[in-house]
Amino acid sequence: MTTSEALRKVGLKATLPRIKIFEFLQRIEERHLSAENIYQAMLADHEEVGLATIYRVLTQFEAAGLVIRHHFEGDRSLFELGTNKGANHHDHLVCIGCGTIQEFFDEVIEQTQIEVAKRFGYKIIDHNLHIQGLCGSCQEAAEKG
Amino acid sequence: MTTSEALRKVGLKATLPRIKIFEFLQRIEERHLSAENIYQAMLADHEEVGLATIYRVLTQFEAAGLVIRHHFEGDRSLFELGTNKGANHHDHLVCIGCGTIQEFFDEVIEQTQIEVAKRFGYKIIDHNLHIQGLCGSCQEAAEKG
DNA sequence: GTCCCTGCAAACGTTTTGCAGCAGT
DNA sequence: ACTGCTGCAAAACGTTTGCAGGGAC
Repeated sequence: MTTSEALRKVGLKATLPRIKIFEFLQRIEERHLSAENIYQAMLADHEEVGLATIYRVLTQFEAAGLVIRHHFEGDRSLFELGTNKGANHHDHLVCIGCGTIQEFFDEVIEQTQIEVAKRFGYKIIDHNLHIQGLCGSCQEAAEKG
Repeated sequence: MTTSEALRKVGLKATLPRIKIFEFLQRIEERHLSAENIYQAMLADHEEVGLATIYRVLTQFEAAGLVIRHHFEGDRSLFELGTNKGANHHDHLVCIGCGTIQEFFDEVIEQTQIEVAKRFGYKIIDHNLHIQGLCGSCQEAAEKG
């Protein structure tokens, strides 16, 4: 499936900026990026798209389920390419030392959340679990320093 | 323990604005408030404290473990009085219909998180789990409307 | 040709900061 | 008295929006 087809499939016109952004997100290694990160990285990659457009497009991608928006720190959003509509769901383990983000999935946690929501009469729609910790390297660094 | 003593105990000078804010947080019913909420509610309560001071004081309270900062929506922080240093920890179930926040605690989720962190070699420091859903009333409203 | 999209710059809401005066110890 | 705090107003930050021109269908 071409990028244009993928975009039309979710109801978005296949415009040049949208194609560029979508393909860019697929080829970069870092999976969790802010709008500004994307803007700068695309510039460096000789792909010029206005910052406002990046925000608009990411918001549309989010609504279409192509991308997930995270609020790990609260002062800015990070965007992650999400393989459409809740498939491949995972949670995040964030290192507060170096910022590394480890993705994980745990069936027990998933099931227990559903049960908790039921316990309070809520219909669960989504959830975010962010565990903050220190990764192996940062623990060593902390012990030395 | 007086408010002044409580503040000094965590290393903060017992100034009038800090005392007012701390006591205010203890007496209001709503436990999750933005800085602006607190500012407005205190004004209505004839307790005048500058908004900038509220931000500064809440940040200090957070560092001291008196308060927890949440990023439920990402566009502003909500603050909650937290009975010092992780005691009474709980997670949140947020209704995306009416904004109601239900607090909960689940031992299975807590333990499993610790295990997950260990699995990836992380030393867990904190975590936030936000489940978004529809509360009972909002489900009914959705069915009717 | 139509409508939706983009880029720019300006606006926005939240949060932070510089500074002069004031309060707690 | 000394230090650190407060209030104000202005700045900073990430993000959104109005508008005129341009591109997709």
